[in-house]
Amino acid sequence: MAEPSRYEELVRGLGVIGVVKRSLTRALPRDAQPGPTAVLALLDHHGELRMSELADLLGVGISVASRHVAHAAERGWVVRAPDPLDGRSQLLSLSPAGGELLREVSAHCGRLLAEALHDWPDEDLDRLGELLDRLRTGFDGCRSRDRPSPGRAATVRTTPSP
Amino acid sequence: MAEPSRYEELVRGLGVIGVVKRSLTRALPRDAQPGPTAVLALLDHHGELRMSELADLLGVGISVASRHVAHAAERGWVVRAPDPLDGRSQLLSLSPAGGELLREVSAHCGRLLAEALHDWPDEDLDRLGELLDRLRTGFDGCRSRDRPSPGRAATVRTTPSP
DNA sequence: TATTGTTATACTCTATAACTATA
DNA sequence: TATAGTTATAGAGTATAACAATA
Repeated sequence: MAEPSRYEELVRGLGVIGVVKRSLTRALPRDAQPGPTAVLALLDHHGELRMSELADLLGVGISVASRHVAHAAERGWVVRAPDPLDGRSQLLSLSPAGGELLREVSAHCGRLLAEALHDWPDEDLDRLGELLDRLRTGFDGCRSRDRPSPGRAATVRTTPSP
Repeated sequence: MAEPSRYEELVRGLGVIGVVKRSLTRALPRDAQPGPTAVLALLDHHGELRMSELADLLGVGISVASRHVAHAAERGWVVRAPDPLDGRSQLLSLSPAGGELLREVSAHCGRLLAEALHDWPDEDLDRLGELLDRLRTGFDGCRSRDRPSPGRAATVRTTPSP
């Protein structure tokens, strides 16, 4: 493992990502908010998902995921189907309209990124994408191992002292 | 320049960073909110700054920066000094208490990152940090070239028709 | 009784706009 | 008149907690 300062340097680098994220967010169409759009991207990438799976992938509580999905469903971007295996649950999937919107947004943000990074070699673009993916993967393991996802922590017993 | 799909792939990767950012944010001490903490990090890294410079580095409008600075100043983390060159402006700097808090937060987030990425080779950690820095730099140029920062667009005249 | 989702409430972040003080 | 910064207001994201329906 590397010395601590190396990770702290990386913390700074991640903070700096906020600037980029805000730029891309501001460029989103009026109705396509960041949260619901992230839902579309995940459904496109992973296919049919249950609400709890989606919340896990977003790294938020189910209540937050539920809000985003409701927003997307109201606009016809996401379809909710009953889960044949569990009556309490639903299977979420991307509608054609949702797929179309996602492609538009993705293309638009891609153009902004292309404009900002036009002088980057392909190799660096690929490498950054790959490292970001691995970063998320590393955090997934960490989270589910030690820390409960938010929004369900209330279920943890209060464990009154004996 | 690379083909569009390469950039769109990167857009997805950036979206995925949200998960990591939320994890780190949740780990922050109760009073150290993400916005004000980002202010501390920038003042530590760049030294004395004016409000407008800070807002630029954060990629937000001056009003937003002002709020974060007010929060930090109330708690004694940031010191405001009059700018000798311009009576309207102020010079912001990190107080000793602010520096201490920043080191704590940075160390804590660093540990979380170290835990999640303990199996990464040093080379990859360095490379990711470097690419993230370059990403921000690329976006800086783009923003100031084409798009005004938010919060000052209001100055644009309404241009009533003659 | 435990689990899946939904909804209500509260807090933070951000943008817009109106305002004050200085240049 | 233009610029630096503050503040009020509104909209979005997220967490907590209470709730409904199903297992």
